[in-house]
Amino acid sequence: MVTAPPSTDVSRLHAAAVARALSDPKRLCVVEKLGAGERSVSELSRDVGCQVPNMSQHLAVLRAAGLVASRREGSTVRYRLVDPRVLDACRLLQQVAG
Amino acid sequence: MVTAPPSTDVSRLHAAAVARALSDPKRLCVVEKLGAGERSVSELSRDVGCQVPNMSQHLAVLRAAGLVASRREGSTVRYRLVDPRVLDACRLLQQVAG
DNA sequence: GCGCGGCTTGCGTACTTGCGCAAGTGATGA
DNA sequence: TCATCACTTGCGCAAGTACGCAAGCCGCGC
Repeated sequence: MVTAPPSTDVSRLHAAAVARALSDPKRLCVVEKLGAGERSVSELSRDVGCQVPNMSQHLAVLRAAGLVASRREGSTVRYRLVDPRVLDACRLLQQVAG
Repeated sequence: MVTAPPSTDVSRLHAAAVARALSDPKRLCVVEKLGAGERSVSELSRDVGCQVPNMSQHLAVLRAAGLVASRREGSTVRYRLVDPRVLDACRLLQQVAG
């Protein structure tokens, strides 16, 4: 298997960083939207209901955690999920929270 | 099915709270330890390597998120996971972080 | 009752975060 | 070239967080 359960200090550190990135409702919403396909910053800020600079910061957080990646397309920048398992993580979080 | 993908605002709020609770390496470590069975506060603080009051606070955070529950046993207090899926969430976070 | 070990709580401090707003960068079209 | 749109970055502030330390609470044994 790819992932034995060693749980070293560093792996916990990274996992905590990922959890941190997912610990905001707006970012959770962004991840869900991106689960349906690429979106631009302005689309996401409209869907989530925040200003563009704010969304840009949230996306920067998600990117720093390695959860999303960006791609320039003409004058717009389109974001996507790096790993579809992030969506699973979101759903699992909601189940546990339920 | 148990898990439709509605993702209302409140469910995202709760999920974010859970993610928030898991967004600390020490708390992640605690969850893993508790995955192996009940532990007392002093055991956990020793394993994780922090002072008892600090561990107590981390446990309070996890309890506020509904992830752990406590039980008095004589003079000690033993904590346990409320839902084993929390462990799955931890593992998934580590995989995504990998 | 009394002290003691096990936990919790309160308090102060240093640090991080989310947000709005203004300014900067970069590509597009006139 | 210049104006414009899309996005990013810098800045300041209010709010939240982790930690250590000291004090309080609570069962248990003496």
